[in-house]
Amino acid sequence: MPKKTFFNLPKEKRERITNAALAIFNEKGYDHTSINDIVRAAEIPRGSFYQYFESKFDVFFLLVKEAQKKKLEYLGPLLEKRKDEPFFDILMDAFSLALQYLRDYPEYALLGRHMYHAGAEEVLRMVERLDEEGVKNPLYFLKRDQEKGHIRDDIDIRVLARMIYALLGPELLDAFHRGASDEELYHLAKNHIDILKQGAAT
Amino acid sequence: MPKKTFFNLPKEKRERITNAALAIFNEKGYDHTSINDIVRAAEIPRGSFYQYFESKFDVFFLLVKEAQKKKLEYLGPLLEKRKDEPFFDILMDAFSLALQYLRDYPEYALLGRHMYHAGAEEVLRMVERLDEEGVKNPLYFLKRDQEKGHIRDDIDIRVLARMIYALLGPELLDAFHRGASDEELYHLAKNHIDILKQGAAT
Amino acid sequence: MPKKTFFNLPKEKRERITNAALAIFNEKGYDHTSINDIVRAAEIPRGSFYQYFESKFDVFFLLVKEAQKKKLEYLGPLLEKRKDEPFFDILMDAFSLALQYLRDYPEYALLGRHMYHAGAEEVLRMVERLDEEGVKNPLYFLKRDQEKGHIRDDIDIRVLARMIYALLGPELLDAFHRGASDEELYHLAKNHIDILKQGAAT
Amino acid sequence: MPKKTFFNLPKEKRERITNAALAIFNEKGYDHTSINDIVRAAEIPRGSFYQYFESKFDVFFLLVKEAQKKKLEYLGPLLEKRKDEPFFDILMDAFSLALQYLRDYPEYALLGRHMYHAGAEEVLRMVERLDEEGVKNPLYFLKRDQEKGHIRDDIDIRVLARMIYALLGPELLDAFHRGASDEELYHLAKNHIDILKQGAAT
DNA sequence: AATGAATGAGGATTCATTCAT
DNA sequence: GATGAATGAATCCTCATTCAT
Repeated sequence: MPKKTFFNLPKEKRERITNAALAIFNEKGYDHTSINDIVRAAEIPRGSFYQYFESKFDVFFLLVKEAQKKKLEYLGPLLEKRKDEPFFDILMDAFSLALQYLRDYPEYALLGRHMYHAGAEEVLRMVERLDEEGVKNPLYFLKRDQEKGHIRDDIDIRVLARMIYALLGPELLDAFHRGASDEELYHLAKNHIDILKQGAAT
Repeated sequence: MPKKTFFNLPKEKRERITNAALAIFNEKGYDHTSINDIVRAAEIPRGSFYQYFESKFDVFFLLVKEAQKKKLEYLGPLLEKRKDEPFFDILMDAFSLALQYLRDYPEYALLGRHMYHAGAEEVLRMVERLDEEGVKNPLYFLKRDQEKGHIRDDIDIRVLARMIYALLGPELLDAFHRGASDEELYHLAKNHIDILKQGAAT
Repeated sequence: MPKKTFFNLPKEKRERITNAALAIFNEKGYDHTSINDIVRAAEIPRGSFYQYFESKFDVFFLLVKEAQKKKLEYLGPLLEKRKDEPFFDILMDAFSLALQYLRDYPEYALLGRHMYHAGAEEVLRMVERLDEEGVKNPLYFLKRDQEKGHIRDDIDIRVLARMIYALLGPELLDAFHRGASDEELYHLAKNHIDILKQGAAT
Repeated sequence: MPKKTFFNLPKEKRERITNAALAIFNEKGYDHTSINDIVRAAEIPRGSFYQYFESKFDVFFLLVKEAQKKKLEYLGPLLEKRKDEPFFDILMDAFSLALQYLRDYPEYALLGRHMYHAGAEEVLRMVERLDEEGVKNPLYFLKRDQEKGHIRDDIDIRVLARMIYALLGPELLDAFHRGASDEELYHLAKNHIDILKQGAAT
């Protein structure tokens, strides 16, 4: 967690710093960004960094949290409004919103990718935790659907949840990063969901 | 590619070096392994490293190639022998062999994981290329199966191929690394394959 | 000397600060204690420190003075009451009281040790001055004793005074710090004094 | 211990480095000498330092060892030649030689003083060990003397040994450093020894 | 008087690579 | 081809002190 000092800063300066950090992380990736890089980009003195943050990870984590919060602003309302429908029925719209989020905040998309491709211990641990949490949501809906009989009884929904999470998370991020068009992305999603739902066999 | 001097080395020394490099990469991860670490572990003089290799990546790539070759020794015969059966029918056995490979060469399992979690540009590029190639094999079989009518016509088999690749590759690696038991891993595979084949919906 | 603002502080706060400083000096030693450490321990704002004190040494010196004053409360009365006896006759009791002082205020014992093992110029100078002063007291008594004929005429009492001071000061501190038992300490003192008085030769 | 690299250096360069380190330690004291100071004084690149030494202490220890060895060259022969005489009889000559050593190598005298006044943990531990060892020699002689009846039976010779060690070591160093003349130093020694032998009381 | 953010110099250490032997 | 010393830029982090509020 950033130190109190950081949150005491005027909002403007705080944003200048986070924006600079975001830019530099996206340019170099987590592992290859040095604190020096950050202070240079944010135009703050070296010493100030340590007055604001505990470590490089501290800043990174802050950014990831912000990205998450923003993503929830897109997906949250949908999940709330259509919480009673079978999960498969809202999946496509969820994907659509997730994509919209990435289009609106491409810098967070890049950050997410860097997060998934960082080598540092602390980031690996964070990702593990994030993934675990990220699976919970689909899992919640799937459990209900299985009880309602929409999902086969002999399926372990945890496995299914992971497959769905992969689509909405890393898979989408990767494809987005490869520069796929909306059309291609929707194609990917449609097929992915279709397979999960109906299976690929004839 | 390692330089010719490396391949001129007596096999014994060559292996001492690769084994040491493998050990140190697995201990520290790609990004946090320095050339210093490698020469120290391999007990070769500092200068020799540059006479054998172009860079750190050069060694890493060599190891990944060896891991790949070894993996093929497990999976190749199966794919050859049962090349005429529907792909879904041999998937479970393929998973089983992939798992056996990991159990026999856990150091390669770890290396694979480190490969997927490295931050360095050059490794990211390599992974991208490896993934692309890795998808080709299932794709080949799936294409044939689709033509034979075993796979729905309206499915984009490239999407399906990626989903299969994910199971046999990163997904398996992660679960293995989390310390999952054989039982758990088979459970994961069975469900994963079942969903891909029949779908999860009732 | 601490600034006047420090002495204007409510006694309670003043003590909170000195106690915190004492604790942190004892934990880290003079040289390795930073002003940062002190303000953190004392929970006072960074800027306040400079309103109270001139420097790190300023606080340290204050503590040493307090320790000295406290020590005098133990030894003073004895020296006063038995000021007419030969010094050798009260030495053992002086040692005993000095030891009692250390047992009662072990934090000052530790401080003393840190004082003797600091590398900073300013502390070295202080120690030199303190030692000089510390020798004066025994010297006063020894001079009188020599005049009275209790001490050999051909002895330079300044040398003897230093040897006595060493016992009651650094030597005691060191042994105390090594965790010597009362028994061991008394044994040390008895022998030390005996030698100074009668000599070790047969 | 310095690394092999250091001992592979041409003697000339090795000495340039140790001499520079000795000079800078003597100028600033152990605690306040930075590795930067050393490399600047020795005119070696920053990186080289770490190729030669493990740490600042590594260099310091090397110097202390050299000083010790040199001291032994002065005292060793005496202790050997007159090993059968009562220890008190050779003490004055030992002091004389120790003094000669300091006069010949004043830079080691200063180093010794800095050693006794360093605050760093690692130096404190070293000093403790050195003191312990340093007491062993007199102890050996005193034990023999006590058995022969030259020393009172009721004296703990360990205490006496420490008192003698103090004279030849820290006490001498301090007085030397205060700039005492030969005359004053001999006076100090004569009195010190006299007291230890015959006692100060009439 | 109280506060705590600002600052950049300076600390230790590691690094990849070159080069002379 | 083998060796390992040389190098200095770059890493992270702490520091004492000032100053505006």
